[in-house]
Amino acid sequence: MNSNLIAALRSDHMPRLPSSVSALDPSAQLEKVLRSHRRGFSAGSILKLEGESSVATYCVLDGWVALSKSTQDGQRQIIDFVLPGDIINPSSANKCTSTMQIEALSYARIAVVPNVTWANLIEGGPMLRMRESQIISSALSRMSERMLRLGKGTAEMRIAYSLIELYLRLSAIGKVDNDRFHIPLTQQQLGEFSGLSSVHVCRTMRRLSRKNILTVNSQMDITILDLQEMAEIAGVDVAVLNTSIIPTQ
Amino acid sequence: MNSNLIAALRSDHMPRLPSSVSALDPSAQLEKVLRSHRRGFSAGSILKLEGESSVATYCVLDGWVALSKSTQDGQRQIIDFVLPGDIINPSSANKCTSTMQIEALSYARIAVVPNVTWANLIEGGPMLRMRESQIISSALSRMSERMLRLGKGTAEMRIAYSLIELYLRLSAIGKVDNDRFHIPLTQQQLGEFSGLSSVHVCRTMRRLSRKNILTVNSQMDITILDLQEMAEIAGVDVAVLNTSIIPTQ
DNA sequence: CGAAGGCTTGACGGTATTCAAGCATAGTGG
DNA sequence: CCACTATGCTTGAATACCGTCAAGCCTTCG
Repeated sequence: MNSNLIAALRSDHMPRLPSSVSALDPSAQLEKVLRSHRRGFSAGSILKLEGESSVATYCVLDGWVALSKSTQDGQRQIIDFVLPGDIINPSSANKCTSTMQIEALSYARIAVVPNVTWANLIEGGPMLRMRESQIISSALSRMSERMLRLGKGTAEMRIAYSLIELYLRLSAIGKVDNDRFHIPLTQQQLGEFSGLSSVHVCRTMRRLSRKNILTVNSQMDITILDLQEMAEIAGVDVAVLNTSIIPTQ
Repeated sequence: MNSNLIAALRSDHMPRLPSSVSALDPSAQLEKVLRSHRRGFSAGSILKLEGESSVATYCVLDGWVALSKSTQDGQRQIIDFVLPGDIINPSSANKCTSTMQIEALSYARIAVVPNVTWANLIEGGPMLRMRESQIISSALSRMSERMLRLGKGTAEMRIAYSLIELYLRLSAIGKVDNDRFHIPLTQQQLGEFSGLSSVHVCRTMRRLSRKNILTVNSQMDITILDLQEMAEIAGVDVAVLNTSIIPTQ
């Protein structure tokens, strides 16, 4: 609406609006909706519990969000990460309860848009509908890739794949610098993502770093030293993976 | 109208279009499109290879279809089954290649609708759009439940969950009779679905049947003898699971 | 009747989990 | 400034679970 609006959407951590969000719809209406529903969540805060009723669409503007499910005995599986520019609607087939827990892993700015409002927005913009469908498709592709490795992959394969996936997603939003990036996860959480115990995550990553394939420091700043070899271990073609899990901009 | 739509998507034999129905009626249009694109596929035929270009939406009218991905060394993971009434669009984020292999597991009748045609159909009917979104949501819910168990579950849990999922899905389309149903899968394929080797599927199912929780014959006709205990092992509440993975009708 | 495909079971081995202890770091309050 | 705690990483040892290999059996089908 005014330049303040644009500025408001731009976070201090992001030099620019996540390109995928701005590509959603050129109209100012989206920005208005996002801005008016924008909220900040501190790291670790839980936006929604598994099974809780949910009638909103979440647009992540900045920060990391995790979608997860837990077994009765407290084991947790992270189903997907939601990164800046992503849109998720956690509702199940019945369209009113969330099938997953939603948790901010870092400080996150999120537009929590009521489904009714969102539906109106979609109604008005075919671009936005296309964009949403693209985002859903890429989430499905990512989940499929991970399911393949959860079912059939070794620990090395799962870790290598997980890191490449995050590398590509972070690259797409300008958060990778010289093959170096940060993930706001503990080894425990990386294990919940890749289906491994935290102990085995540690062993596996140490093995990879001893082989000079990557480096990690205690802040979980990761540098990929040998992408070729990582891709080999993960069993992916990086270029192909990129087109299938990253929405075209 | 909605129930007509479902009937159209699910019926074994396409209902005749009454001549009195207006050609502008969206459900009538749907029927017309489905009928004109309907094709039959024999068991084992592969409709689409992983990575092949794909510009169609698949509406399964009858029979079983599997979506799968494979590793370079030939290990396969079945990502999801597509059953009568389901709609899938296998395209990845780039909207033109399929991320998965599509295979008929039994003789199947499928309407292969070009995306353009499908988009027009959707444009004209908000009910159909809602329906499609519901079907996508339930597929996501199912995949999430399975990911949780692929990552954190034991073999018993995976098998019990898989069978309950199929039991509920088949129930919803009237293919379960007295807790008895048929799945057109080998143990190998059930293993590809649940992330187990065929040998371990065999052991696990035998263990379950020795415990009098279920019976299986050589035709993969399964009877659930103790749903309570199955649900316990699978770690699910059957009623809750049903609402989250089965589209409301 | 032979071949092919699928199920079943045993034996063995490998991979990942669990348990446990030690270490490092950051934050807190005396 | 220094305990003191909490949290997370690291490593070893023991164990459990599941995969692989292999053989035997059954059914189906040409």
